Amino acid sequence: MLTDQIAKMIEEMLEASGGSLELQRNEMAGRLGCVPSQISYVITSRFTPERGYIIESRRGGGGHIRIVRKQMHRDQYLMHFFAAIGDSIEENEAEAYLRNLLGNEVISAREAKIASAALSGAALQNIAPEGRGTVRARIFKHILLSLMH
Amino acid sequence: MLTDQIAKMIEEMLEASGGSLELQRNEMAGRLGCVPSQISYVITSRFTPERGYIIESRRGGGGHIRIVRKQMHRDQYLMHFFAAIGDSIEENEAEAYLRNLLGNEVISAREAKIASAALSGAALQNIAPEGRGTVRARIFKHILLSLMH
DNA sequence: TTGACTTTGACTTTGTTTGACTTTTGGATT
DNA sequence: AATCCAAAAGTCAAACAAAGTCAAAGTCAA
Repeated sequence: MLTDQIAKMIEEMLEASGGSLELQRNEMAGRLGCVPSQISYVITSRFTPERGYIIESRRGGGGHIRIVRKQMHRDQYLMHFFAAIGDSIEENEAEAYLRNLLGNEVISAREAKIASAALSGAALQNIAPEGRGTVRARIFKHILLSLMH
Repeated sequence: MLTDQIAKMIEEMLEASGGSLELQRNEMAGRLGCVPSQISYVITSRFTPERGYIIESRRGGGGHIRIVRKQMHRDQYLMHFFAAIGDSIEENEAEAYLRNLLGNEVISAREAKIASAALSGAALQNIAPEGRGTVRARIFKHILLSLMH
């Protein structure tokens, strides 16, 4: 399957480069003889934050897609929370997690404050209440990822 | 990419001169072998007020473009950005603000990463695109508030 | 045969490069 | 002093170069 080939190729490149790479979508699609959006598909379906990847990109001349693999093994503690969060989380739960992280000196007081501000009900006020927990969970997970080395 | 080269060159000059410089557009374009308006493009797209630069210029014989990196102090910055954010903000702009805050040591690299993660399009993916900017603005403002005093 | 996953391609959005044309300015020339 | 001129910088739109989006069509296993 095409998807697997592409995913494998990206894995190998990540391996060779120590966990972070930049690729050009059109160029790669050309090499593989597939349509460029196929590359996008593989990236969005396989290299997700849930699996520990962070994606950035730039369009236009000289554009690129950047893929970074976060090393989980070194961050067991954060991973634990990552798994615990699930698809949705309430504000007080999030606060509890943050206190825990702070208490164990995984994050600083200022960092906890920033995270807390971003996850607060006040900040998310104009999202429909049903959706808030889900958005909060995504934000929290991205924050945790950003803290993993 | 040409743009990056030029931007890098300007940054180095700023660094060397302690935050303020005057350049001549035609002369610089000549040295780089590009068209003069390319210099203008780089300046308007990269050295924006959001990123903490002030631009002045003079035309005519002996004209020049002057670029100054703004220096403010902690709470001024926070207030300034708070005001600048408005009701909605794009990811790009938010990144520019964060780089500015980081560059001026108002926040640490880790703090910037946390904020960036919380404000990223990826984190806010399951909010309808029209609403994202608004949510992002609210989150950003709450983060800034959490950093004040 | 349904439903999840894949493949494809048309269309959109973002970012860059170039060049033609305009405006401003200081200095020379009346 | 008024005018002209050349040397700047500014503006803008077209062409080009990416990546993103989305829906339709295909595939395959349960």
